[in-house]
Amino acid sequence: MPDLRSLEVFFWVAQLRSFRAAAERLNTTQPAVSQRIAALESELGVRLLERAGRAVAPAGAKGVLPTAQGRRLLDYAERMLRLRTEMIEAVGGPGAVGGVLRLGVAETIVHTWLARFVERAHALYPAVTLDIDVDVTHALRASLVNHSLDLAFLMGPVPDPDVANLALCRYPLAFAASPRLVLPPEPVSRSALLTLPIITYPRSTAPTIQLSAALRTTDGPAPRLFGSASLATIVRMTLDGIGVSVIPPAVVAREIEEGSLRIVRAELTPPEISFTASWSIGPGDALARRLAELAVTVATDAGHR
Amino acid sequence: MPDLRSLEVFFWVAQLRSFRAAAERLNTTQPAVSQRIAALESELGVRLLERAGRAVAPAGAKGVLPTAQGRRLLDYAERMLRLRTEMIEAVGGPGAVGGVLRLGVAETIVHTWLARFVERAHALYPAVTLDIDVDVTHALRASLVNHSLDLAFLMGPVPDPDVANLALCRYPLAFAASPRLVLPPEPVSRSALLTLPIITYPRSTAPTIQLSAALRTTDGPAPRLFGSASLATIVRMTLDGIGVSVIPPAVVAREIEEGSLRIVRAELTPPEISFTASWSIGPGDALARRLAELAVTVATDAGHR
DNA sequence: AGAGGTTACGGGCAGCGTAAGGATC
DNA sequence: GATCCTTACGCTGCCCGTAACCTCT
Repeated sequence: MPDLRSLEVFFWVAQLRSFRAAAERLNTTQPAVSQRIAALESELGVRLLERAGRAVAPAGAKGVLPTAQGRRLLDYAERMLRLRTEMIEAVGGPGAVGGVLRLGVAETIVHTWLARFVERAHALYPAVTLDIDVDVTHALRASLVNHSLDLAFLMGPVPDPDVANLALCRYPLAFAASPRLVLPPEPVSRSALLTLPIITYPRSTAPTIQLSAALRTTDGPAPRLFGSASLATIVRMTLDGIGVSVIPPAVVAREIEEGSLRIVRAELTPPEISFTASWSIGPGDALARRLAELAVTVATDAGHR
Repeated sequence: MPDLRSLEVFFWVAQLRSFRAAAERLNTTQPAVSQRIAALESELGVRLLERAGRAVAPAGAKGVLPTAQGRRLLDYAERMLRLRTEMIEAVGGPGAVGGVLRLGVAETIVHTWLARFVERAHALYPAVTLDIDVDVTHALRASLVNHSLDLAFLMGPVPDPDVANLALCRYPLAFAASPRLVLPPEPVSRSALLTLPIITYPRSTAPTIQLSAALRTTDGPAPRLFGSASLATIVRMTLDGIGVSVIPPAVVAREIEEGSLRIVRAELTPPEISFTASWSIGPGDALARRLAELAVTVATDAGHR
């Protein structure tokens, strides 16, 4: 009789179209996956996966593909796995929910309310282990779509059809500088801004692209943008008086309080950035959805709506 | 993570309200059941079954009873088990359906079309083992309601709310006798019948009760009924000329063909008996239902509608 | 005292990981 | 030859069965 573990293995092989990838996803070895699939096929007396290259599959298809029977099984497997997670929470309560949830977080969130989120998540789901990866949004997005993350707090919705998004929080950006930095009179004009080094997110990211477009003129000089993937580094450079930074004030609330940074008023209003909690839809997504909802609460409580 | 085996064990404990009975039902030992339930309760961090006597339960309640959480789990368990059996047949086809089905059969059926049924069932579900018990209807009914049979071919529908019934076949009863037996002129009158030993089903069964009522008069003698739980014995006694039997002619088709028995016309028409395929409703009932349907087909093909 | 559930302990086997073997590009 | 799945094999750990124990009526 097929058990849930076999169905879970089968599900991930079909989902990821690879035995190896499924093995990694499930923290096991590739032969173990092979064996389970073989056992399933033998128990059901049916071939479930068409292996490898173009032996049978049409040219475009990469990796293993489910057969017609495999697709049927996939549907059942998904339903049963979903039912199991639903059951565990319905009967045992949040405390019974276990396992590892891989969470990707954009650095901006780390500097605002991530700690509070982790704390509340642990209080609610004490048996869940959070594996946290901090990275830039585009890397998080890539990890999300290839299922190496279960949930991510990143910039903007992820358009992928099997990724769900929940609006999390929006941060106005503002110009910030060290009080030691000599600046033109405020509000700083656009042309004056063009003379200053502007320290902000990396060039290829959405807010920087918008900022650059707003600053750039046909005739004047190009803005001097210093991009950094590390928000901490941006803050460090700003504290050191290297230039004016464009960041969410919320990230440097403490520095402003201390007086080591100050908000610089300017003619130009920098763009806003908005974050979502995003997870890939699937039978195991119940926990991710719950934590996404929790994140919305935490972000709201923190005042970053 | 709870697996399907644990849910199956839990289901049967809850259903049968006993660890021991569940152990028997699942062909395992009682400690194994204890352990699985304990593991389940520990995994979910919740008490699922209220053990034993009147410690907590009100006086009337016998055996173990599910707690509120247990009832919730029971619902999920039922859905998941049902989904599994549905999945196995949908993906693997009938050949993938395995296990043991305990079938109870009334003797009348044995003497007509049981062999054909077994043959066709085996052809359709080669991996299924049929455990067949032949017994009288009322014993079969009792076994059915306490779940020691999965399916039974017996007389009349079983009124229990969680037993499903499918009409199988109806047999007219007739008077049969050895040609050597000296009989009154035909059609035999009711009063003449009262003088003869009538060999038939046991006293407490439906057809005999009806027959007895039809024969009995307020003033005349009581009918001389020879009841036997064994149909083969009834036939044997009839062949030996002990009396007239009331049985379905279909059962003695061969003897009539050979001339060792003959149908006796009488003033009185004996009752009809009707059979149903009956099974207890539950998550594992898919196979029973299929076999019940097959039995209807076989009975119809055999001409006993 | 007997029925029924729990605890304790030993053994068998499923399933995992390591390592070597094939197939396909 | 590189990549990916399969086969072979030894081992661990889970789960089952036996048996002794406990607790209620």
